Amino acid sequence: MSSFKGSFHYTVDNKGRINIPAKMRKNLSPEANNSFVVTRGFESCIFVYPNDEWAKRELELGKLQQTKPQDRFFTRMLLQYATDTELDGQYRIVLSKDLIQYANIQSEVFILGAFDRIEVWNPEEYKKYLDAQQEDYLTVASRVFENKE
Amino acid sequence: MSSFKGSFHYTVDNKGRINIPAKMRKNLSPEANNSFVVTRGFESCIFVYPNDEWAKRELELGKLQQTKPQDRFFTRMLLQYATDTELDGQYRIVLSKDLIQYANIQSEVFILGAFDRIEVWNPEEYKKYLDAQQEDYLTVASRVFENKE
DNA sequence: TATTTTTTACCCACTTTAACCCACCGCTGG
DNA sequence: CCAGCGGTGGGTTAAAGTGGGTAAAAAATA
Repeated sequence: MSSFKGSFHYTVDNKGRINIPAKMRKNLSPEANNSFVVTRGFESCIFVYPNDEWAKRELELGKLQQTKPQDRFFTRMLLQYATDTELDGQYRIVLSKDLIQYANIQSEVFILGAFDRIEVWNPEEYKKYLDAQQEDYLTVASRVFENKE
Repeated sequence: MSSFKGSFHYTVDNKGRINIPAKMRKNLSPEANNSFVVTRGFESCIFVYPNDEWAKRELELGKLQQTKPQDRFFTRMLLQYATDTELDGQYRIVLSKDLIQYANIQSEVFILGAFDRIEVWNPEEYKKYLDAQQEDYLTVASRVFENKE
C-alpha cells in the first residue's frame, strides 16, 4: 500500500502536465503500476489515487444498487470527473481541463501527500482553506487522535 | 469486467452516430467483443451496455416474477427499446430515432461513464437532473470513501 | 413480381488533439 | 568538479473525433 507524505511547489505546463514528485514515486506500490485515477477532491483540489487505492473505492461502488435512484446519483457524481492516467516518460500526468478549472489552477500547484492519495491544489486556494479553519492544528490533532480505540 | 468513468462532450452527426470515447474503449473487456446493447435509461438518457454486462442484466431479468404486474412492466420498459449494435470502422455506434427522441437529444451529447454502463445525455437534461438532486458531492462521496477495507 | 424509393452499412477523407520522444538546465551527492 | 537524477519545455507524428459518398439491402409501391 502506498503512503504519501510531504508537500511540494511545482509548475503546470501549458499542456496541463504536472510532475509527480520523485519522493512520492518511491512510495508507489508496484501494484499501482505507474497508473493513477485522477478525480475531483473534497474542497477545491484534485485527488490523485494510485490504481490499487482507487480499486478499493470501486469495490464500494460495486455494492450499490443501480435500480435505486440515489445509488445511480452516487455513481454519477463519483465517476463523472474520474479519469485513468499513466506516467509519461518524464514521470508526469496530464490533468484534464475540467479538473484544472474545478480546482482553479493557474500555472503553479501545491502538491500534497495525503496518505493514500496525492492532492493537487492551487497554492492560494490551499492558503484560503487553511485560513478558513477555525481551530488550530493542536486542537484538531488532539481530538482526532483521542478518538482512536 | 468493465468500469467506465469520466465524461465527455461529443457530437451526434445527422445519421445519429456517436463516437465511443477512446478512454472508454480501453475499458471494454474482450468478451464484450465490440458489441453493445443500447436501451432507454432510467431518467432521460440512453444506456449503452457492453454485451457482457448486458448479459448480467438479463440474468437479473430472469429472476423477476413475471406473474407480478410490476415486474412485467419493468421487463417491458427495458426490453422494448433495446437493440444490439456494433462499433463501425470509426468506433461509433448508431442511436435509433426512438431513443434519440426519448433522451431529447439534439446535436450535442454528454457521454458519462457510469461503472457498468455508458450513459448518453442531452447536456442540458443532465444539468437539469443535477439541479433536481437534494444532496451534494460531499455527502455522496463520504459514503464511498469512508469504508476502508 | 418487378420497380422504385428509402434506409443502412461500409468505406474514404479531413481536422484536431494528445501521446511520445528528445532536449535542456539546475541541483545534489559522490 | 563532474555525473546523474529531477524537473521543465516543446516538436513531431500517430491517434482520435467528425463528416460525408456510395453501394448494398430493405422496404414500399405499382
